Amino acid sequence: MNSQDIHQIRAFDRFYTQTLHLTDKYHLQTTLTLVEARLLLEIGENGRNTAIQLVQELRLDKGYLSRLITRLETNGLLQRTPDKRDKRAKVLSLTAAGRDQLALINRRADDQIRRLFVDLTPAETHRVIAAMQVIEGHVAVDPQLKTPNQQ
Amino acid sequence: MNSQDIHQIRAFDRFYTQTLHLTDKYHLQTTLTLVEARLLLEIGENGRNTAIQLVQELRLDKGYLSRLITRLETNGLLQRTPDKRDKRAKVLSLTAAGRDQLALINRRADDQIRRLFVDLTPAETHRVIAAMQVIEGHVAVDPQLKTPNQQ
DNA sequence: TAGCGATAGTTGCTTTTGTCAACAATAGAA
DNA sequence: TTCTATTGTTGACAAAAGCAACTATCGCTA
Repeated sequence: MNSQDIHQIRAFDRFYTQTLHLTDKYHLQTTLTLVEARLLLEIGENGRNTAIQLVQELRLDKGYLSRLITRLETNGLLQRTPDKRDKRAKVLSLTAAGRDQLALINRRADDQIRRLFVDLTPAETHRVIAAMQVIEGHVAVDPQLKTPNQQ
Repeated sequence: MNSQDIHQIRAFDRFYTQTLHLTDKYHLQTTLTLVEARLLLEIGENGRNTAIQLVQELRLDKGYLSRLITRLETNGLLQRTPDKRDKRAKVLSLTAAGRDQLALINRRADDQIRRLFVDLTPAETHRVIAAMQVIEGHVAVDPQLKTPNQQ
C-alpha cells in the first residue's frame, strides 16, 4: 500500500467526517444528547440489552454509561428490570415513551439521508450504495481499535 | 429513494463509525488531546492560519480555541505572529517541534490505515479506494449541516 | 461447600471539551 | 470622526467522558 493510496483514504475520511457522518446528528431537534440517542437506538433495535453489552457495542466507559442510563430512566424513556438468571445484571428496555422518541429519531435520520441524496438520480444513488457495500465487504474491523475504554 | 436504500446507507454509517473513523485516533500515544491534534493538522496543512479561519473550519467556539492555541504555544508547538495587514489578527504557524509532532501524528494515522488494509490484496485495496471516490464524487455537503457554533 | 478470582454495575473524582457573555483593540465604511 | 462589525482574550460555568475504588454476585475449583 503506497502513500498515494493512504492519502486518498485519509481524504475520504475527512470528507466523510465533514459531510456524511450521519450518526452525529441523530439527536437534532430532540431534547436528547447524541449519546443518549445512540443508546436508545441500540436498546431499541437489539430488544433486550444489558449495560455491559452496550459498553462493548458503543464503547463507552461503564461508569459513564451507568449515569446515562439513570438519566434516561429518570426521563421515562427506558426501564431497568432485574435479570432473573444473573442478579448482578439489569435488563434494559424502552418504555412506550422511549419507543416514541426512537421512532422520531429514526424519522429524522431517514430525512437527513434523503436530503443528502436529493440531487442524485436513482442510478447515481445506487452507485453510491454499491460503493458503500464494496467498502463494507472488504475492510474488516481493526482489533486494535476494538479495545477501547470499558476499562 | 426507498426505505431499503436508506437502511443500507445507515448500515454503512454504523459500519464506518465503528471500524474506520480514523480521525478519532490521531492523538493516540502522544501527549496531545484529540482537538489539539486536529488543530495541528489544520495549521500544518494549510500553512498560515488565523484563529477565525480555524473557528470556521473546525467549528469551535472562539473562546475555546483561543485557549487551545495558548496551550499549544505554551508547549512550544506553535507560534503567533502579528498580522501586518490586520492588527487584530495573529497568524498561526507551527514551530519545528510542532512540525515534528505533526509528522508523528501523520505517521500514526498512516499506520492505522495500513493495519486496516493489511489483509487486502492490492486489487481489493484499489477497489475500496475506487468505491470511496465514487461516494465522494456523488454526495455533496448538506448546507444545513454546515451551520456551526462560532457564536 | 467454602474460598476466590472474575464480572456487572454504581459512585466519587478528575480531566477534557464545550458554551456564553463581557470586554479591548482594531478595521472599515458612512 | 463616529459608528458598527470583527478578531481575539478572559472569566465563569456546564456538560461529556474517563479513571479508580467499591459492592454484590457469579461461577469455578479444591
